[in-house]
Amino acid sequence: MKKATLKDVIKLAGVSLRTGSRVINNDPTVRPATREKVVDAMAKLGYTPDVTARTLRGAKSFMIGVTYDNLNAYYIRDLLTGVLKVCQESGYGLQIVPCDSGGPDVIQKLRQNIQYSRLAGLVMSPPLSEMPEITDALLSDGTRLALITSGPAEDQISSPTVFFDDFGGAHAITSYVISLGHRKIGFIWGDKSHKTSHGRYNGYAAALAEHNIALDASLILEGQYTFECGFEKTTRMLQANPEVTAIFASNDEMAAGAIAAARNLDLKVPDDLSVAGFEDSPFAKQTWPHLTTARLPTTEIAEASAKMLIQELRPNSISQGKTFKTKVIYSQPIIRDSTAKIAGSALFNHRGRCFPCS
Amino acid sequence: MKKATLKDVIKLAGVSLRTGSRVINNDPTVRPATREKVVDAMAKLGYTPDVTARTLRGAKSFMIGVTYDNLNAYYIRDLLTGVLKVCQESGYGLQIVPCDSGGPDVIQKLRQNIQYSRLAGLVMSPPLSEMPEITDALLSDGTRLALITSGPAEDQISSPTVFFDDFGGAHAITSYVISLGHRKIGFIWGDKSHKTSHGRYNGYAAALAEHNIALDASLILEGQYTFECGFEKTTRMLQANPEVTAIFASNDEMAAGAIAAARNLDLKVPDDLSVAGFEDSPFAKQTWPHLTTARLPTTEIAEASAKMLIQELRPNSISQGKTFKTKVIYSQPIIRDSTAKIAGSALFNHRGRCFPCS
DNA sequence: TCTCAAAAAGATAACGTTATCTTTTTGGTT
DNA sequence: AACCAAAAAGATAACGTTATCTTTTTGAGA
Repeated sequence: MKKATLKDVIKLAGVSLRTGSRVINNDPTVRPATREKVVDAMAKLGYTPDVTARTLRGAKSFMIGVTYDNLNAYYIRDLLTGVLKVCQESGYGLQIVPCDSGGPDVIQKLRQNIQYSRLAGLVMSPPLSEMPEITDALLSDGTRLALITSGPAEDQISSPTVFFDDFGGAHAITSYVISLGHRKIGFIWGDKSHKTSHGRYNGYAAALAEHNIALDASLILEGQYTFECGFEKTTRMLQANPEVTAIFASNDEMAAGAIAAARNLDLKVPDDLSVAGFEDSPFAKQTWPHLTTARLPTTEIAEASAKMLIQELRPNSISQGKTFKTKVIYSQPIIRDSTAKIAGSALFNHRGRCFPCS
Repeated sequence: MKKATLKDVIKLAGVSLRTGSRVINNDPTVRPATREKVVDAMAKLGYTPDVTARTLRGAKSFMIGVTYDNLNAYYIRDLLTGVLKVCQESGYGLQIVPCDSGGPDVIQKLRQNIQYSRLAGLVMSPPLSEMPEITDALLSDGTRLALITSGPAEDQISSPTVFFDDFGGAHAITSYVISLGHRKIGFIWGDKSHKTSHGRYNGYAAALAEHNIALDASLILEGQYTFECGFEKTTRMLQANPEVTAIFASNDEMAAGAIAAARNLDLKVPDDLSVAGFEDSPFAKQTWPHLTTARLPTTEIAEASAKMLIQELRPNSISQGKTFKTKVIYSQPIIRDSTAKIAGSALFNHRGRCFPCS
């Protein structure tokens, strides 16, 4: 059986094509009695409007895209989950727009993909959302964006934006670690080209400053957001600075690497070394002990962002001018077992401790 | 500046609309000289055909979908990476089709999403690809599918299919563990409702049988493909059966949980307990020691599957009848450090060993 | 040179909606 | 009852392609 079209519906309802269209689009100028006739006919025929035709003729489109250029599998999964949920609720399709932020012609390729599929808008996450040359180019094409980016919230924004609070989370975690008595607290940077990383570092530095603990360059190592990096940098730091009693890694994956490194050096976490991460990704519960971390609710962030985008796409919001919605998602510290009060024995060089037999 | 349409192109090239369309579609009946005129005009105007219009009028569509109902973040990431790569190469858009295989009206919702977006086809992965009631329903609507599923390869297939070799991988891993001298080898099932899980179990059982090792029901526990489950089941098994010297978990995430459980019980891996996983996901290198596992190249599988789907969509392949492409992806064992030769001491009850001081 | 089938190209309608413009209906006022 | 502005509904073209059908061109053979 062929799919019912609007023509079939209006024939059954006894109205004009235009009125049928009005009903689909919830036009308030349709009288309730008329609307009911049409709605009944639609139900009877199992009619669903054809998005392709609506997109071709109309000014609107019913598909948004999501880009990511991020290898963190948990992040991708949660991002998609959040955006997808909103899409389902609001009848939009979701297309994945591939993007390699470092590759050649990023902008050109993005543009092409957007135009090609007539995407109504795009949810962009870091690092893409933090590259003005890219966002500005897309905006100047008339593409609506919703950005997910590291805070603090700014006034001058070009699109609806969800800010997440790296600074606050890192500050809270670092303060907590200090409160446990730690003073020699190592920090491992995430990718320095991500704004996110700077927020986390600044939170760490600010907490130390508030407690009059001087920054020690030898306790601060640059890195990437990977397990391997967390492992390597932690190993290097512990070997170079046996007096370190705690490490704050810029995400959970790195923190998991840090725990593995500690174990590899026969240090017990948290007895000999406290470790904290950031994100509260599943990694946090897959280490042993479980990670103390700062929660970054990716799915929630993605949902908020997609909602803003779709709201922005509603025709009435076009005329609102240059004011965009903003939302700040705060980062909550989650205390688990990878951090502990500094032990007296830990004040001594680790090398001097009692090792397991064999 | 407005986007160039085919009308602009043909005006510049001095040909008819139909001929312009023929050039877009690589119709061989266009003379080279004519084609060149059109191609030049397209280049000059920066013309790209409008997918929406092509989809509305034509019988084809230029978008495929991918469904998953699987919480394994690495799997999702790699699946999308593979499918996306093929889509880019062949000019298809990729849409995510949400699906909750256990929810109500799965079929109806899938159908609606597919029809709604006029998807040309769908890449389906387990467990959806293994539910005939779903695949048959979609096929009867005329939707083309490419299935990813657990082998062995079957003759009676309804769609192009990529089979991955759970049995072979599990057999190889188990055989390897046996070759290290282990005889009491525990097995932790993945989700029993996935075909995948049965292939892995059967590989385990077959390898034991070949070495005349009787199946011991107390060494075989049911589970789910999660870290937490790997942790719990391993804990339970080691407590109930101290004589276990090796555990084969149905995926890497569970194996990571198994390693954590062993450590929690103060058992050393691989000295006191060998652990093997399945998948060679990043988990395998994020445990300490790294996991011995069987490699399942998800990205490659996804690519193969998407290629088959898109090939199937070519008009000439419509008439080929009921023969579909098939591909088997074998699973290679990867030997790392979580497995070792059985130690003499391990023949004794773990409880009797020398524990770390403190 | 002529014929004619095959090859190449063109004319026009159609896909399923929405935009624009026009006509009809409604109901409050005089 | 007549009037009229506002509300409701209709007629028709258009979005940018491809499908169908028709016409023109080509070139091999008689």
